[in-house]
Amino acid sequence: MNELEQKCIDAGLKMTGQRRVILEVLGNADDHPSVETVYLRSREKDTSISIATVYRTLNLLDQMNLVKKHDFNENHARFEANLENHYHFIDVQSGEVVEFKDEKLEQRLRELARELGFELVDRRVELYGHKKQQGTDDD
Amino acid sequence: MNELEQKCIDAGLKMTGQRRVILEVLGNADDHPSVETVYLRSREKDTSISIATVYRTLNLLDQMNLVKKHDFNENHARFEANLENHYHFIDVQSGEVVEFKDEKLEQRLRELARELGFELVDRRVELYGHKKQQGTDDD
DNA sequence: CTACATGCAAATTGTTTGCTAATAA
DNA sequence: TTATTAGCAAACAATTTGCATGTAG
Repeated sequence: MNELEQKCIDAGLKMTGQRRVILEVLGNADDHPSVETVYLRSREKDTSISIATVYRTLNLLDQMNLVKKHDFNENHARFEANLENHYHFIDVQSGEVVEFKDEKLEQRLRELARELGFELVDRRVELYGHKKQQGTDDD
Repeated sequence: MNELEQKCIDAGLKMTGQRRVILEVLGNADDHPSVETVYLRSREKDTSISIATVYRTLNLLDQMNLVKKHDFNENHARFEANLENHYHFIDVQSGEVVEFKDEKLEQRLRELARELGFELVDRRVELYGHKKQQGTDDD
């Protein structure tokens, strides 16, 4: 059983077959799948899953802060189970999303929040651009 | 004639009455109006404007990089004519959006882009939180 | 004149929800 | 046993589009 599943059980959620599959898909993903993608990947393991359940589950997990919902300027949301603070480079040509962390940046953001008298509950840093050298592309 | 209007003419767009009104609304806005809001403000000056035209015009301006389209985790887009690099604090309680600039932050972002071999075409920094002290709220 | 822009209503897309049946605890 | 969850299809909300008409250049 993966980490997410344990957290859901701890939170008192009923562990249905569908949820188990969705949580496994999320736990295994190293990208930022859309609802549609989570749905398709889940279907490969259990054909009975409906997209309504995927929506409900992802929204539930997002509210519980067990996954993070993203909007990379597309017309659909994306999700990821990586909860550590990190940021994203989005290649505007290939759609590739690259994660990165940076302590200096993180520190400056906290500083700015303090200066402006804000209690920080979330942050979002996205850099859009394209690779300077030639490179492979995938997400 | 405002700056936006001039830029549109320079770009070879036909300057219709509807566009003139929409551009004026955008030029005067010091907030981040949604399509609906731009539509309503425009209607006050010209009842004949349809929301389809507002959508088409805003999308066009966005593509031409004359306005910036935002998504502050709501269910609709927002727009602003302020093209200078700046960032946003979003008060998750009141919905208030506060703009800020920061050279240190800007510099760090450029550095990171360079380190990762990215040509930067756009950036997005949003801090979500709430005011620590009591304050007024509006957008 | 003519290519571009508008209004209207219908279509699309991503997402949510009401309802009944199924099921985890 | 019973509150929670799932599936299905209908409902929604934001946005886009086809088409006939209008108009800036």
